[in-house]
Amino acid sequence: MATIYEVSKLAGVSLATVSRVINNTAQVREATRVKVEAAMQELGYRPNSVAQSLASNRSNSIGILVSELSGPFYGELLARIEEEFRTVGKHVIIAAGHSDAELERESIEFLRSRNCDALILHVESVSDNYLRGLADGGCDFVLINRYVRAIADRCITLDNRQGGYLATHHMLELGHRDIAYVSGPMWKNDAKERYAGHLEALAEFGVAENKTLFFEGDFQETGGVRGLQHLLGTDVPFSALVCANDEMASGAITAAHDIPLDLPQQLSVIGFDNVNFAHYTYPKLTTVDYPIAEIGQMAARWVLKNVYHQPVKELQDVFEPRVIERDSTQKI
Amino acid sequence: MATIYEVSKLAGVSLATVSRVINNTAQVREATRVKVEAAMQELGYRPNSVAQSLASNRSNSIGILVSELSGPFYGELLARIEEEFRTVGKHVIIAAGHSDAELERESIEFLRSRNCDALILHVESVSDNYLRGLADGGCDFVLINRYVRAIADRCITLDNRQGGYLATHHMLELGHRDIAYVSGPMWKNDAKERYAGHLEALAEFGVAENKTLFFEGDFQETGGVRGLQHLLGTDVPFSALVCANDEMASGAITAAHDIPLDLPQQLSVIGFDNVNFAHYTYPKLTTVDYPIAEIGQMAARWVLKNVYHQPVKELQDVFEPRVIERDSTQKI
DNA sequence: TTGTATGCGTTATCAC
DNA sequence: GTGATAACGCATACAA
Repeated sequence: MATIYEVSKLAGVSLATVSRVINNTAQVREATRVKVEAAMQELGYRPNSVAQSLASNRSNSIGILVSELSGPFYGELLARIEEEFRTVGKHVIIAAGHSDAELERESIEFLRSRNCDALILHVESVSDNYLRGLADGGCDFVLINRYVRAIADRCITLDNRQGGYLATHHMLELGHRDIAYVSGPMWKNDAKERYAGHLEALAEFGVAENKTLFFEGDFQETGGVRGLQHLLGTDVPFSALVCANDEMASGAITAAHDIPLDLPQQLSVIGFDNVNFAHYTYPKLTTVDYPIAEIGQMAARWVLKNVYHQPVKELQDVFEPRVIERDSTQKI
Repeated sequence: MATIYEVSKLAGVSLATVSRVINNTAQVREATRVKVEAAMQELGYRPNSVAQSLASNRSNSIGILVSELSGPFYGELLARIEEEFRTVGKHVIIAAGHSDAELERESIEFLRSRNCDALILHVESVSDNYLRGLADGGCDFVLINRYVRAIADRCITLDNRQGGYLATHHMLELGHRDIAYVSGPMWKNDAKERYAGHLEALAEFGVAENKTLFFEGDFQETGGVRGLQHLLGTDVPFSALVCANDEMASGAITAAHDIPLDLPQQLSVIGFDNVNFAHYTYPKLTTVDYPIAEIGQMAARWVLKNVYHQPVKELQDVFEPRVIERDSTQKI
């Protein structure tokens, strides 16, 4: 790779001048600019962004940390973030934290050491305190899908409690009263919140919680399968099933077909997230929309505004879920 | 962030010695190593990998370029690659090429300018010539899902033709003779190859190709929907539908339910890729397995071996597809 | 075993 | 406008 030095030699100017035309950072006489550009062209010069980064303490790259790289949820998030940055010449460095506290910390340190200008974090295991410390340490980052009071201005969240409320509320409005619930891992905040919303809806309709109709799954498909099987095994009747995410709902639907159970006649099922395979299920899954792509976009804009100081349209920090009614739920 | 210089001062040794204990690149007396480590600990020192990269011309990072960040296919690929590298302390920088030639080139240049030690490319639009030039230019990269003769030793592929053959062969063996085909964009190599395999199987069974039973889709769900609707509209009867990927198969299944058509009694459907939502469909989708995760793993190992010169288990460069029989196909 | 000195490719602060 | 020149944080020959 040609260096800036070779370009300067070929163009008969100094390093500094070449740097100026590259970065458009000062006035350069038109004639010399042309000379330099010709030289760059001829040598096929591309700036070495590592050196740029070291010298300028700016990398034009943003670190993204998500729990998983696979799965419909994170894929959409990443895609939107990348898109948003690509259009303004920034780039993303991606790492996975796998819901493991140490790995999350390590990945954050890695991204910082890569001189990322900012971080977009979707972390579940690291403590609030750690995040507060990060912020105090002068690290620019936004937090997705998590609320930490001390750094509320960098949190972009979905109202999970409200989502849980809406899901169960939907069932209640359809006339269901015996409602089973398959939760995510209760140590995860979103799982807890969604469940809280569920209870709130039940309370509002004066329905008592039946603890035997609760199953703690793993946010995976198998969790839904095991969940439905377990619930059916309790012999406590129920006409509706609320699942804390779409993967588990799909698992439950699959398990129901295997029984077989007629859906939605014998059992109404609702999911959460509205991931892109939700309409592959049969019947098509009614679910609660999680506007993950928009959240990603908003996170990107937060960075554009607060770190790169670019003018951006208004920022939104809390998103509201809503029920997407399809075919897996019906009146009792 | 503390620098190596501050560490050396605190530990009372030179820069070089600190560097040595960091990289374990030469013998250091135990006592001084301890001193240095204590100093690093105390300062919370983390090496600046940008500076490391500039100085050593090695970044311990691998650039990955895929067509899309979303979708089950690439997600699994990325996840496996990241995992494989993470365990050996390497990191990935990810970019999306969006099947656009210019964007692909740009992304490759970006990754190179980031001083990536190697690239793993899944590109569809850039020319063979360009890739050959890249290789000649001394860029270390592996090519996934594409075969370029001149650089055959860096290609890791699935035998798409064989996969297409197997899919249709499966239908033929079940007794189907009127077989419709929904293809991917024919400018894409894998779409072309899969279709070639389809024709080969037909020929083997002495079945003439019926061009009215061919539809060129877009590898997306909607392509499958439109495909089935179009094919049904031709009024040429068919009992089996071969789709060039699972997304389109899912779309076709959805469309079939809407008709409604009984699956698989009235129509057998087979997909291709075996993405993770294939068993969410109803009936569960019979498909051709594309071991994308293994291919990702192999690409990572190629890099480990050829670029980092680490000992790795044997490398495999061409993978064989196989039919995964589930519930969406049956004997006629 | 440890220290010194130089270079990696840029940016940025001075002068001119 | 333009050109020296000092950082940036680290690796690495070469000395000691």
